[in-house]
Amino acid sequence: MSRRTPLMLNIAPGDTRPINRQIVDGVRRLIASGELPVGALLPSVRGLAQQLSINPNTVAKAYGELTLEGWVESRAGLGLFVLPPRQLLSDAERERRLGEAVDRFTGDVIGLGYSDTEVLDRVALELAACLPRKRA
Amino acid sequence: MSRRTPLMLNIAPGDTRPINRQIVDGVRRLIASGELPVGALLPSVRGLAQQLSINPNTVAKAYGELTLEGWVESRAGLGLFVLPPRQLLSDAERERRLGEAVDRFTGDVIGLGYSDTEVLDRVALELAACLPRKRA
DNA sequence: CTACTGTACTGCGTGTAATAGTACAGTTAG
DNA sequence: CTAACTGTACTATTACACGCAGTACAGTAG
Repeated sequence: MSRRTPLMLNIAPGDTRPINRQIVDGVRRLIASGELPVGALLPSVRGLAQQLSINPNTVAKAYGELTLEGWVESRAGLGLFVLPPRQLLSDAERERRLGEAVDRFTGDVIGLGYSDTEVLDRVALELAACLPRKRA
Repeated sequence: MSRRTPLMLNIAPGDTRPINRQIVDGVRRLIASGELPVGALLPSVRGLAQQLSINPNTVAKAYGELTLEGWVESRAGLGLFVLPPRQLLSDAERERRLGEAVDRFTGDVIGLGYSDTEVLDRVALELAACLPRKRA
């Protein structure tokens, strides 16, 4: 168990998000989708940095955020391991973030000329791969 | 017609987005929802700046972006007027932006502990106020 | 021992956001 | 005409985030 795999992650140069956030989002999605199961070992800071041709500090920053958010756990000298899912956010904070995400999303989509059903279908398709069908 | 109204807009200090983008998104939503009808006159640069207690340059920057995006039109010495909706983006660009928005949204929502239906319902509710029911 | 792990620093360069101040051309009310 | 408004275009400054580079340290494994 917990062999170190190359980790399917790529950094898009055209992406508007900073690199460290692309890593955080990418790893978060891999964990949520089960591609990185509980107990899995993440690539090393320096290894992933070399794989992506970026600075190790950038990876370390992303890893630090993932640790703070409770997605992974650091074991000294060994590496980062995927933790079982938990919830360290208050209900109010969760609600606030959902509202903000929805708000931002609608703002981004408005004016693109798509109908509401077109947008919803697209979102549903994307969510199906990452979220539980009914309730966690 | 086109009397200058105070414009229901508020800048959230907790919002992660920069102020100028909050303005752009806010005005864009007001136009899309019909709250700012075609031909309406936007608040003046200095007026809105004072109303929001921010720098006029910040408002001017937001207004400039709205003009470039084709939402409003500048009439010299008069102000900014809401234009009828049009589409100056290529299909490929529209698709790219939709994909990016969906991608970012799912990334933001993952890990909040909501089910896919909960998220979809919330998105549908928000879109209903701003987007056409079926097709533009 | 050596080679790896994450983490914590400092420093540097770049880019963006927001502020402040000034200036200019066009419009309108008086 | 003047005065007061409109958007727009600059310069300059401050602050902060991002990314890169280099170094250092404690823990773990072979």
